Amino acid sequence: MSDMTAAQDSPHPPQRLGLLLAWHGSITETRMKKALSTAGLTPRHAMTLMHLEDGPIGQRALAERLEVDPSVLVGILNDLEGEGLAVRRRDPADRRRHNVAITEAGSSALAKTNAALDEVELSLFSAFSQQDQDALRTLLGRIDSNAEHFECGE
Amino acid sequence: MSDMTAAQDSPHPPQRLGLLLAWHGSITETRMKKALSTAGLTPRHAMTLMHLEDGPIGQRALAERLEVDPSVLVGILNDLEGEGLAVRRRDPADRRRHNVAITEAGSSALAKTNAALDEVELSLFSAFSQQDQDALRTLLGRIDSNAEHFECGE
DNA sequence: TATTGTTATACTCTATAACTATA
DNA sequence: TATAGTTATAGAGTATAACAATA
Repeated sequence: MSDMTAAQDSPHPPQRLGLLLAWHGSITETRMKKALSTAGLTPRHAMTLMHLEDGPIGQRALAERLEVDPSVLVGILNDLEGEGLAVRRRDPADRRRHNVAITEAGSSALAKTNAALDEVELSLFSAFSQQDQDALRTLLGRIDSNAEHFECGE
Repeated sequence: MSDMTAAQDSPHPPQRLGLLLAWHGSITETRMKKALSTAGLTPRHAMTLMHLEDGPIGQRALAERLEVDPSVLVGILNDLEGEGLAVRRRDPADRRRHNVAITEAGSSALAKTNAALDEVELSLFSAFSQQDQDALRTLLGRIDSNAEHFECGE
């Protein structure tokens, strides 16, 4: 179960606006994941490749951007490197550092996944006019501005 | 990492509308979870109590509503029963069945969690007028109607 | 034989800390 | 000593199947 947002296929969306948002977010995420796996990548691998598109980067910094532990990134990169989608190169300036770069094969794999994501979004928001999309984006953005209030917690 | 929606605290929301939706949904879910845990319950236990409010129910049916495996529900109910928030009673009509019911302590625990959820939603959507809330609800509902197209997948 | 609840097992994820090699 | 990357280990969560009691 996806915890608070269970029952994705059930016809019973939650009533609370917050849970409703989490629910639709979870459904969307699931759909996007499926699209990626169809394109041959896990979400993690895809997100990693996306970040690599900005240019070579050390594993530490990459792990921070992806919000994964460096030890987790090792496994992701092993996979990507094994499939020839990314490469690790020792940084001559600091031989401790591995600079990670996307390969041509990686770029073309990424292009495929982007196409798959486009398709999903097109379908998810097919009932949306451009105005609707903008409206949703704006509303979501207003939630975000509130996010700051909650850093502490437990 | 929450997979596709990593970096919740980072100031870098994704650009794609689909990923943006998943991202905000994930943030919201995280906040709601925190509120629940502050109220002393895990999301699972809280959701279970919420379903129990509709009246006693067999574990099979309850597991279906929660979209968890019956074997998982066993653990949840063991916890809830241990804390006196729910009880299992053999159904005299069919002695295989356990009818699960919420206790008074469970109801009051649930009331606390609902108050906590109210507070989070109030904060998350504090910049929202009633119209905005309705607009968001409507937009989200339009996504849902599209969901059917995607049952197959992989 | 089918069904309800339970237990057991294996598999994935995640979080933590120890380890190496460089600095 | 501190840092970059790696490895190892333990914990939570999930999925699956086997199981006992009852129908």
